[in-house]
Amino acid sequence: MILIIIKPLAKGNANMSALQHAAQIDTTKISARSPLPWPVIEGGKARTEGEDALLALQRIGSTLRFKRNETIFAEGDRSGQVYKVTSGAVRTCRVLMDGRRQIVDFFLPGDFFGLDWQDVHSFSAEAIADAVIVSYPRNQIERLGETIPGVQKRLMAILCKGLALTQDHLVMLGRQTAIEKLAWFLVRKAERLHADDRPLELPMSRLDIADYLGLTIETVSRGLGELKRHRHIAIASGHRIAIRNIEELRSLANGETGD
Amino acid sequence: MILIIIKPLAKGNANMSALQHAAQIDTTKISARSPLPWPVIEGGKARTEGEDALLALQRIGSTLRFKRNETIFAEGDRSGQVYKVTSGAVRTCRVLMDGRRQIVDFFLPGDFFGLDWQDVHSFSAEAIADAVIVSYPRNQIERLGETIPGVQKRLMAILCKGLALTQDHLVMLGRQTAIEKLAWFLVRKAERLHADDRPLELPMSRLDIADYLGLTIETVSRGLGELKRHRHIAIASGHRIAIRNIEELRSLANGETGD
DNA sequence: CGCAAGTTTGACGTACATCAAGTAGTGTGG
DNA sequence: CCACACTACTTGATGTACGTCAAACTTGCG
Repeated sequence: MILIIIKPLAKGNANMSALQHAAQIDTTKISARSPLPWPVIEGGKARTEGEDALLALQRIGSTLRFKRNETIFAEGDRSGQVYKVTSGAVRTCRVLMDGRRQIVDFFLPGDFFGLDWQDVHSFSAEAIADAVIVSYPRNQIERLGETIPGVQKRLMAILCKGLALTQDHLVMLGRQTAIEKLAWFLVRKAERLHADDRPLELPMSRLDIADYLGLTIETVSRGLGELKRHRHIAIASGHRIAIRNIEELRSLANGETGD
Repeated sequence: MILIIIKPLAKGNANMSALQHAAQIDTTKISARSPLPWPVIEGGKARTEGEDALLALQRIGSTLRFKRNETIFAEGDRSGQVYKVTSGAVRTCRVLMDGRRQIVDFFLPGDFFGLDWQDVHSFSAEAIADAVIVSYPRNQIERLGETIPGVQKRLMAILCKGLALTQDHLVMLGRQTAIEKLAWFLVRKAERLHADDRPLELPMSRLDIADYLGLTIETVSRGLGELKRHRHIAIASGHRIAIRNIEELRSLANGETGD
């Protein structure tokens, strides 16, 4: 049985994790393991293509397990694999000599990463929480792209989406205030994780959030406190944050200075 | 006659402009118009592919002219074209409601832009200086990708390069100081424009630089003054800046706090 | 339960923004 | 060729958002 996952297109700042579209060419365990709220439909026009791709992918993928904070690949490593998160969470980041760190992206179950297509990784990837990762040799993926119609195009789409998301990240880092950055982060995560109003389960620490937003832990903590005081969010406990007023957050995230 | 341009791979922070690799499938006017210092070789393995692609590209491209500060496309416009800078310079940026602006990238002669492959542009593109631009309908490019072997792969490479560069930009914006940002900018431009020690011709204004680096004009001006005082650069006049000590700049740019 | 790691809160410092002149380029018309 | 205006850039004085340092509090795991 083939399942095709289609993510509803978010208006404005799309939140779709960089490589997520790729979920369209696998999908077996996703619905079983991860809390994905996107509509899941069966078969359809892409059935045959999808089936071929799925079978081929299953054949070439190998499963890996990583513990919290374990490195999946390091900056400078020769890159030849594409990875997909099955469970847990992953961050990609770069660290400067004096310890300053910038997190480039977070990846949750269903997301692909390591699609750099460069000969050497310019970032490292680490498990945020204990994670199960499937890796696919790049040349095999390439071969798949040459033999199975549509795969190439799909890869392009994934990359373009990733580029667009990274550009959003850029604007946020360059021109938004601490509170706006936090609102942006929460909105992005809320749209990625679910549409309803249960608390978000954020696997990453305050430090991870800070290094993603170009802030410090203290500023993140104070900012979350501020948003909580204004009743835009509720902090259930540590990593569980509930969105109470997503529209207000959204307008903050879009720089509408809606103090 | 077919010319293949090969850019020497920069170590560490690559400087290749996002879409520059695409120069490999055109090239006619580049050597005549722009000061490209990269080795230019003829023919080679890709000759036939390149020739096909070149001819096809020439057939589908149309030339446009823009004056300084004129808009090429705006955020929200339906996107269906891919563009290449022939002469002049282009910036892509996003502006928040209250006027804050983030420049995402600069494009110089030979660079491609607008390869978003999304249905709507999430950024606007404007001419920094009077510019001549060639535009290609995207569906034609896509068709080219389907019929001519290697084009698809080339497009992928361009996108990946663009993604990597945007990620570099991200780290800089999130974690570097004003001086480091300026050093990073100068190094990137120096590597893009030429290897020798003539002054850089920077078409963009201080405001453009500020909005690219997430700073203000005043900070950019003070930073350049500082670098000049330390003899790392010399400011010939406004837009002409000479690099005097690129190694020092490079170590600043890499966050080695070499003050 | 107890400890270590993670998070919050407070007091204070600073890098960069903001506000405000002043100066140097650049183009236009006499 | 110079006077004029206009825009771009530089420089200085001051403000502030966020970083830094430090201590208390909370959380979660053995």
